[in-house]
Amino acid sequence: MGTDTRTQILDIAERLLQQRGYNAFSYQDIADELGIRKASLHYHFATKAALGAAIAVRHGARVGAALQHIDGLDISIWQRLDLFFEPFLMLAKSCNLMCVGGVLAAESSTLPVSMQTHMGAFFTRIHAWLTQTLEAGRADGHLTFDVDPAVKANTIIATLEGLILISKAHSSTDFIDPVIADIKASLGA
Amino acid sequence: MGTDTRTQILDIAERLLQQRGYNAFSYQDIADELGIRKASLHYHFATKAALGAAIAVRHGARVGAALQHIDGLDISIWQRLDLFFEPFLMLAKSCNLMCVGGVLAAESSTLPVSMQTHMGAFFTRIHAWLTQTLEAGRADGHLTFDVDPAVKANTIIATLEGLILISKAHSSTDFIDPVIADIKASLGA
DNA sequence: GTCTATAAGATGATAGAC
DNA sequence: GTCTATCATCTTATAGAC
Repeated sequence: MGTDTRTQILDIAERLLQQRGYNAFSYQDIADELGIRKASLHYHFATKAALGAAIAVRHGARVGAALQHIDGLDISIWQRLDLFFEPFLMLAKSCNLMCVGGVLAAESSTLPVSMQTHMGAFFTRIHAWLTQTLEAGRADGHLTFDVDPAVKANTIIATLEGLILISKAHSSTDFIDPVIADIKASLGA
Repeated sequence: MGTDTRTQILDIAERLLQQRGYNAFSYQDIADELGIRKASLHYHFATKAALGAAIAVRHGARVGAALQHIDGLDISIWQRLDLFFEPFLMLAKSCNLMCVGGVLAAESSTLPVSMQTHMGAFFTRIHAWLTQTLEAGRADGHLTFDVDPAVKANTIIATLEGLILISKAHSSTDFIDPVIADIKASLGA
């Protein structure tokens, strides 16, 4: 693979972040997995805070691109929502990975300020996108719900984040699809 | 105050757990706050894993007692649900405290096995209680919803846990009450 | 029950050779 | 870019005096 070391470090660190949280992985863990010494990591990311911020930035950019991509597709509102739900579903069904945004929110008070800032921007962005998508879906008659679209967006994001969280507490994953169906039903499915 | 040291340690540790997570507080933090040396803490809790398990056990017992207490009251189903929602709402509005169950779920993979076990039992218990409460409410005609009560219970618990999570990402708490209203609307309010 | 003292290991981080 | 070597600090935990 021609992937550069910096990207490999980001990939490993991001996965460790999702598996354990920011406070429970170390440079040593990354070094072991990558097969280099931990001191070498500091050449690519001077501090752990810088590495954490880089993960948050990249994740934010990816999510932004994914939302833009959905906007560019000529598909139904329900397909749009399915594409939005998909990554949350995958994480919930994995049972051992947190959402990057969710884990940063959970550990928020212990994180470097720059990570907190990126985390806040991340949630602001997906909330804005979902609000606007729900609003458009209702305006053209495909969705039916009574509350403010901004409120419904918060309800849905909370439910998706919580779903990932409680998937770690349940031994089965059977409950996940029905909850998604329940969310869709609240939109008139 | 006549509170014994063991209880004081549990109280401080529980709050630190909610503020920072299990991996981001230390015996030193507790010792500083309590005004004794950290070595003394080991007299009360030999290991951090034992302390963590004790927090989980006490929390489970408290939640169990609270649910039993609600069951013993002669109140409406809506009042019952409000009492159930209340602690989640308080945590969400605090913006800097996680739910004990939620933080254990988020950090699950990094926790001592005994803590994982108690966390699982905790969620099983509140899910069973909410399922049964929703079922009874629908049977006597006060609640109206179409899905399996066990599914609706999962949707609600996920939404409440997610609400606490995303409250750390938003700068305002105004969105919380509307989401709760949205949950109630899904039950026929 | 709490103290002092100490251990053994991990952590993020730096200096300087190659 | 990666290495060895080292650092100061923090972590959980133990031994033994009071």
